[in-house]
Amino acid sequence: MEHFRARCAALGLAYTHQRMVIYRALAGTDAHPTPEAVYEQVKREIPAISLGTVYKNIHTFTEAGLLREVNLLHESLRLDANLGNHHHFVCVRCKSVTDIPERDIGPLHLRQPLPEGYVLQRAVAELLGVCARCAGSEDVISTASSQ
Amino acid sequence: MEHFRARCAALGLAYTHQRMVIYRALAGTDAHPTPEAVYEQVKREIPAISLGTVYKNIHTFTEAGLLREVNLLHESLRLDANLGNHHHFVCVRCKSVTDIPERDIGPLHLRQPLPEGYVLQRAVAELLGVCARCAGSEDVISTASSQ
DNA sequence: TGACAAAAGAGAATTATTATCCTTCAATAG
DNA sequence: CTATTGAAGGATAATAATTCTCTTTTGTCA
Repeated sequence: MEHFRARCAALGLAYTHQRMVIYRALAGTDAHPTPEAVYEQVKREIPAISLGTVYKNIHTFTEAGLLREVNLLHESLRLDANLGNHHHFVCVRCKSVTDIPERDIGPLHLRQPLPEGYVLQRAVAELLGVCARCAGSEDVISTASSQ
Repeated sequence: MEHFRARCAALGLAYTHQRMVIYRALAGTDAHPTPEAVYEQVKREIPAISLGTVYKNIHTFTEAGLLREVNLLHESLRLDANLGNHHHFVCVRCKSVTDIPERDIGPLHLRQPLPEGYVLQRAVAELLGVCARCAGSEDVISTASSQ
């Protein structure tokens, strides 16, 4: 955290107070906040900050690899009428979802119990990568291995 | 599929032509479409259908258990500054995300290769259920087991 | 068949996100 | 240490996805 300035420099990003506070808000929690929640948090320290700045820096940080999106498919609801057990492969480029039969990975099972009070209903694997169509059309190998 | 009318009756839902076509569009694909894509598909057969009708029925079907959302967290972007390997527990009620250490499930590994041309970058488990806070506040057991 | 509740259609409203435009600031050279 | 310049921030408009509201139509059941 104290090295945020150095990390920015290494990534070719300008260091700004806003960026430091935004990143600190994110790195200081495991609550997987929304941009709005980050904004509320940061506003305590920088009341004049703009929501647009928060969004812009979230994108910048994500592209730089400082952050990850929990939900790659958040842009729009995606539906599945297949109620059988199966896993999903999500293409990080085109956001297509490909079914992976459960037997290809197997059912997921917990080696340790969930935290006290948690009730598990279902477990699925989410495989992230590049689908054949996107991979076929470009320099994917380098991108994939640089991740 | 031919039994859609009967399934509606069993679920206490009125059978309408719109519902049948919407459900058929969803059950007939493994492409995990968006509501918009369903709308476009259904419009070919029912040009006068309203997008609102598609949304309403998607909700109705989801509540009835005929459909599932692929992405429970689609309402808004959620961020994670923890770049280490770990899994996620998502509460279906409050949409909170709780980190699950990788060792509690283990790394996911494929028993079968992905379809030709697919490039895997990362794999995470998504556990779905009810968090302690939500479970503590209500009749969760019945809801959970009825799923 | 008739009554009533539920569903459909149309379009307004809301929410999340992105884009635009102008001002300010961080990085670097001198 | 200051001037220059391109990147970043702030304000706000625009867009996209989704939900809501209201009126009309249609299933369901007596």
